[in-house]
This record gives sequence, C-alpha cells and structure tokens, in this order.
Amino acid sequence: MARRSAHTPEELRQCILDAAQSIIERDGLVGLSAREVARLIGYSPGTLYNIFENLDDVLLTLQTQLAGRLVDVMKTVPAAATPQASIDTLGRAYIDFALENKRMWNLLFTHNLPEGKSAPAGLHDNINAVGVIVADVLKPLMPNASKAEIEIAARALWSGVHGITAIAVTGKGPTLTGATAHRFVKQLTSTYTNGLIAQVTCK
Amino acid sequence: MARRSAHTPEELRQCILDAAQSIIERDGLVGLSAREVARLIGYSPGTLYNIFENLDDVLLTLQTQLAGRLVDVMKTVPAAATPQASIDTLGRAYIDFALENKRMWNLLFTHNLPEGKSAPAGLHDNINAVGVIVADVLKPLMPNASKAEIEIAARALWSGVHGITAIAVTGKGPTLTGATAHRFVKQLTSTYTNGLIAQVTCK
DNA sequence: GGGTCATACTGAGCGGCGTTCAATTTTTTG
DNA sequence: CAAAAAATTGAACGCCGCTCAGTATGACCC
Repeated sequence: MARRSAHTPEELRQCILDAAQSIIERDGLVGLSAREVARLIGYSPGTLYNIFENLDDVLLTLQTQLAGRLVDVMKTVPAAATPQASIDTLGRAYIDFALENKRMWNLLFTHNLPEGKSAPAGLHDNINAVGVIVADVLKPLMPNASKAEIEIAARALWSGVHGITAIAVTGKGPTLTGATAHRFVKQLTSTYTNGLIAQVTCK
Repeated sequence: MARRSAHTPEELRQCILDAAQSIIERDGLVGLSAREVARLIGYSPGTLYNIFENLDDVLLTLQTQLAGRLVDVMKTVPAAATPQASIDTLGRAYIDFALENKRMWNLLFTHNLPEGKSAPAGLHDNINAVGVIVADVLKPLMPNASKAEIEIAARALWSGVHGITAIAVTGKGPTLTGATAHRFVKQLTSTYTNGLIAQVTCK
C-alpha cells in the first residue's frame, strides 16, 4: 500500500510533526505514541522510522521549532519608553507564549534526553537568543558594567522570569497561577531593575 | 509464596519507596517500572498495587518526602548577619539540595499528574513552607509593606531562584550549569534585595 | 507496451510496560 | 485442627517503541 507520490518526504516529515504536536496539545506527552501518530497521518508506524531516528527525534525537532517561534515573538516585541517598561513587556510576551502553548512549552523544559544524547545545536541557539534579547534591553541600565556582567545580569533575571512561568504553567505552587503570573513577573522585574539602577546611582 | 511476616505493611511500603528512589537515582524516571521495583524487593509486581494505588502514587509519595526534606534543610539554615546574607545562604542551600538530589528534585517539578488528579495536600504544604521561610527573612527589608505584599515579593524572588536552579539541574541553557548556578543566584538575590531597599529609602 | 530496479512503505514480531484479578498460600481465629 | 481472613502471586490484557523481511510502487529504458 505504498503511496510514494502522495507526499514528498518533506511534506510527510511535516505531517508527522503536525500530528505529534496536535496529540501533545490534546493529551500531553503521555498520549504521544508512534502508533497514534501513524494512525493520524494514515501511514504505518514503521514509516515514522524512515524519516525520524525515533520518537525522541520527533520531540527534539518540535522543541527546536517551538523555541524558534518563541524567539520570533520576543524579537518582534516593540521597545517601550523605558528599559523597565520594555523588560516588563518582554516578560508578558514570555508568559503569554508559555500559557498559549502550555503543553508544548512544558515539553521544552520538562523532557530530558537519555543520558548520552545532547540537544541539537539549533535548540541551544534559540534558547541563547532569548538571553541576548534581554541583555540588549538591560544594557542602558548598566552603563558601567562589562559585557559579561550584563550577560550574567540578563540571564539571572530571565531564569527568574522563567521560573515564575514554569511554576505557573505546571500549576505547582499554590498562589502562582496563569492568572497571577503577570503580577509576579512584574514584581520580580521591577524590583530587579530598581536594584540595578540603585547600584549605579549609589555606587 | 506469601510471606506475610517477613515485613510489616509499613516496612514493605518503605521498601517499595526506597527501591523506587534508588532506581530513579540510578536510571532516572524512564528506568522506573513496577516490575523493576518488584524485582528489587523480591516481591511480585502485583504486591505493589496492594499498597499503592499505582506507580504515580509511589511517585507522589516520594515527592512529598523529598519536599519535606527540602523544607527541613531550609529551616535549619542559620540566620546570617543581614537579611541579604540570609537570603544568599538560603539560595545556596536550595541549589545544593537540588544538585545533590538531581534526579529526584527534577521529578518534583517535571512530573505532571494526569489531567484530573491533583497533588496530595502534604506536597503543597511543603512547597508553601518554602515561601514562608523566605518571606520571614525578607520582612525586615520591607518595613512599609503589608503581609500580602511581602508574600508576593518572597514568592516572586523564590520562583526566580527556582528557575535558575531548574535550568542548572536540567542542563538547559548554555552558560548556566551546576558550577555557575551560585553566581547567578547571588546576582539575582542581591540585585533584588537592593531593589527592595531602594524602594524603601527613595520612596 | 513490457521488463527491470531502486525505493517507499508495510505490518507482524520482539521484548517490555501498567494494571487487574482469580487462584494460591499463609496466618489468624474460633 | 478446621475454617475464615489476609497476603501474595503471576498469567493475562492491551498497550508501548522499535526492527526488518517482504511487498507494492513509480521511474527508467527498451
């Protein structure tokens, strides 16, 4: 029953990714199986393995695509009047993206690869890019700091925003939910930027 | 082949928990299976289900115990000279605990229960307790703030510390590793506390 | 048209999984 | 010591990821 011409290999590849994503959005990671993906796209399970190495490979590809979309969103956030306001806007964008893609976003930070394997370079690059965006916005607040110091300041802050987002998305933590996450992020970012400013003016 | 007297039910319960924990520490969550636990304790798989509802139940119990140990550790951290120093010490304790129990700690925040179920009260209580500990230390820095504001400030900060820890433990993020996590947490906590102080003195 | 051949695709099969439950063994009770 | 109660077993069900010998298909040449 082979239908070699029904889809080009690239189309088929995207079919699989789309099917996998829709399963995850429907049932979470537990619902994902090679057999279910095959059922959805109308191929047999074996076909998956002609195109991807294994299910983890599918997942990793999905993660890389998602991280790419996140970077795109954050890149197109318009700069606000002050760095503080820009940071806040970035924070909102980050949270909103996570909440809109709960299951997939979760996957990004929740799914750990087997011992030996490491994530593809593209995924790392995308995660890295987020730090760079934040560092650019933070720069004006740290006029006397070196590039390396700004990088650390940006990553520390953004890991913090990430932590709040993570707890909100996963529903761990009693008072921190999707509805209140913005409030917490604003608290963290505004206090943090205040601290940065204080270090400049009082030093 | 029942050996009803070999272990009391409570002993058997702890045997199962110990075995599950040692499997997770050895092979991670993927290595955990009812059959493997049964093999380790020398019982048949069915016995597990006389004592626990299912594997998730075992996991949840393990998570609650772990969170309890975390709270204990943070409670016994000695108060330092200043609130800032105390916060830093708490941060170190948090990171160190996570790094010492990588796999299990990961589980705490990584493992999501099935749609309907919610975590046991004990687990929530323990996570809550961490916020209270931090709020107590933060209090002197926020003399004009209400109790609710202090709570939010504490949770926002600690979610941030959690985010850094999470990225360090899971190895996501390029420069943030177990070795550099302390540096990032110090950056976050000291800048944040500076911001709190600035809000008091400059208001 | 027909014949050849590389390729796309299939699906049965392997060993494993979580979970159930009738049957069995052990202990307690009367 | 028999009978009732409790603890334990392990085969069975329907899944899973993944492999690979075998089959169907389209492309190319006569």
